[in-house]
Amino acid sequence: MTSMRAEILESAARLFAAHGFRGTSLQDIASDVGCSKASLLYHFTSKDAILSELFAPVGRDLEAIQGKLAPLDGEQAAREAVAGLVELALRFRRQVKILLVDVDDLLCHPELPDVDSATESLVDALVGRAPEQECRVAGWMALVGIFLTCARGVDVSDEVLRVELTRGALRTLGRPTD
Amino acid sequence: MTSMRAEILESAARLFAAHGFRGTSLQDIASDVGCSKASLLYHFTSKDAILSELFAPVGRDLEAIQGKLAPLDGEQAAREAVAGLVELALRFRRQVKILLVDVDDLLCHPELPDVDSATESLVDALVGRAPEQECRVAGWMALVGIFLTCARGVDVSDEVLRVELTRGALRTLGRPTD
DNA sequence: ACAGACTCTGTCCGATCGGTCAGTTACGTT
DNA sequence: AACGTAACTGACCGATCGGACAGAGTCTGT
Repeated sequence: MTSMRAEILESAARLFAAHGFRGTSLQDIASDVGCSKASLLYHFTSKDAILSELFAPVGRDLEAIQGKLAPLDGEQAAREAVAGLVELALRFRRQVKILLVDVDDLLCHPELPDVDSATESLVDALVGRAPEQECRVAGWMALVGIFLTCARGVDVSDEVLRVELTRGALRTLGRPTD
Repeated sequence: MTSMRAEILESAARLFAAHGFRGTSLQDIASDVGCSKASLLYHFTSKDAILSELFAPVGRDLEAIQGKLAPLDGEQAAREAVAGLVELALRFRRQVKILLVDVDDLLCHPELPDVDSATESLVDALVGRAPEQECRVAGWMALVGIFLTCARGVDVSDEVLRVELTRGALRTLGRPTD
């Protein structure tokens, strides 16, 4: 018998990925787990806390990747970042899927600064601190190019994951600025 | 003085793009327009109807693009689709931004079959009716490759749009299948 | 047997959601 | 001035949301 917390996280992960954070209610999770809604709030202080916990390992790894990029130049940093992100993605398949699937929710959800700021810092580390959005987009486009190149010849499930990952990167910067 | 319907659509478009469909309440739109919430529902039968109307022209164009692809082979169809999608994107910047920003909402929102089915058909036309998700992903990956190639040498704002568009394509297929 | 901690739930709460409706205002026509 | 219609609104509705809380059930050490 697995622990209750783990079951909740597993159900929440699946439901968040399928319907988004906003589109998943506590009752949905409770029904999926097979317990009461109140039980969720016994194990986790809030709905946000469930999401936070799902993202925690991803956030830590993003920070670790970012740390490695500091001394590198642009192109090299991009390649290193791709390698790191792919490794991260393969290690935390489900969490990363949520991370990317749920970017819309996250962006409307500033209460999760750990992952958000980590991603932000990663972008800065990759393309520099140039304030212009254009520069950052160009940097990400280059990254995505490398990313797509690396993706060839990989088994399909990994490729799907890479698509998701690429999408997340694009998503972060494609967002309208107004 | 512009018409009330146009003002509502404009506000809704901006807010949907910024916060998503789910993240935007009727009261939010009403406040932005400067009228009452009830007034929105006088001009539109429902919140969904506002979204539907925003998507209507995009849906029609997607169908038109799809129609052109039928007699073409894979590679040629992909190039044609990219051209069509870019043209579409540039013509309906705002609507397309919403389309792409809001894909998460749409996928949890089967009440908008016109756009959804049009996109679906477009995918089928591009990569064939192969039932395997892998095949479709591979097709889209190829499309994205062409897409990124085409995107070089374009002014930045257009490029941002292309990033958004690419993201939407990736998004559609990257979605987990469970 | 008892106490205390842990786990879980039924029930309630205030807030907010999309949507309805009766009624008021504004305005062109006669 | 009187009327009809379109535009608009305040008040309200049922449903659902995240969350609070007291209490019941279960387990373990003494």
